[in-house]
Amino acid sequence: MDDAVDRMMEQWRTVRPELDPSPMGVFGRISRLNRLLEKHINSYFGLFGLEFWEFDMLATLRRAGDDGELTAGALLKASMVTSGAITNRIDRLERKGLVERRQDPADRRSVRVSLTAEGGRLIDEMMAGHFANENRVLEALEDPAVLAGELRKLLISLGDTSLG
Amino acid sequence: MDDAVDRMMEQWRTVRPELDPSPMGVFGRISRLNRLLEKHINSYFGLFGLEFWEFDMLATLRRAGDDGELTAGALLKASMVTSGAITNRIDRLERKGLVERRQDPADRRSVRVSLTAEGGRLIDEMMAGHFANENRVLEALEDPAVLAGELRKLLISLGDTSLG
DNA sequence: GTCAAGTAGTTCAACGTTGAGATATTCTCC
DNA sequence: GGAGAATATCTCAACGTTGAACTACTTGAC
Repeated sequence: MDDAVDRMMEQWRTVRPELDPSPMGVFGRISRLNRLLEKHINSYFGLFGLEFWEFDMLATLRRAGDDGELTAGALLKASMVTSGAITNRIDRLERKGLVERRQDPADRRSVRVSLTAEGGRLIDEMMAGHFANENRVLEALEDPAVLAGELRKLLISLGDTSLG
Repeated sequence: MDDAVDRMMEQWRTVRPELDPSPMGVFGRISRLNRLLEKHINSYFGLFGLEFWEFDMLATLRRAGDDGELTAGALLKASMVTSGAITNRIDRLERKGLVERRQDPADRRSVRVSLTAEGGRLIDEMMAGHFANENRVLEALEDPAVLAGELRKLLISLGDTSLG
């Protein structure tokens, strides 16, 4: 069976037969999957009144361990958005009562962001369902580890080896 | 060797050992790859003075075949953005002289968008280099068709089987 | 033929991000 | 210990997207 990307590749073969469009088989699919999955997963977050990025920030804080606290800069690096956006996002989560800011006593330039009790409760409540939701999509694969392994090779070759 | 997603999964295993974070092995990686690849590929488009979305629209018109002409609505469906954004994007490509609008004689609600001579020349000039660029990233894999095949399974299970 | 419903595209206010500049603090080196 | 570079965060104007309302045209039912 063909998917939308197969059709695009076929179009290229027709109009530019001398080109080999096979890289689209990987990159076109990653792009489409990313958008479709984001939409799919979003509907789960909606049940808890959260946007994707809100879930992502709470989860980043939660898994950061210990006290579930990170600097604004660490959240910035983890998020792949720009500094202005992070300030804005922390603002909004703070207004919602899910995180709180406090000054780092050791470095007063730094702002430490942590989950509130409510924020911690919310993300803990969501995680199991979130992974279950993702696992349902993976049922289409015989062995998800094959896919995960190939994706890891690409990430490593692109240098994505650290969280910082 | 570990990548950034391995580290995130390890964090989860530490703070919530009862959860199985393995779905991140696929979904976390797709998300990160998507952003990294977009950045990587963008630097090639920059050489031609184009943004990613501009390349994407020109390529969509080019591979649409025949006369390289599509309605605004077809571009809309192909692009995964909203209607206001498409109007805006066609406007800007038109101002750059890369595409042109004309009214569909058969249905006067419809706008047909086509590549100008310059737009066609530009996209034809870019495609070979673009695929070569992507192929360089794929050198990290022994057989890209394995990855492409797994990704196709996911897309099909999510119903992404048509261009419309 | 006419009217209601449907479809194609545009407009525009609200909203979020970008990214450069501003502010405050810390580090480095003499 | 003081000057300048570096770092952490915030501010804000410019810009692009969203999505609902709008205009224009077409289709279908009677």
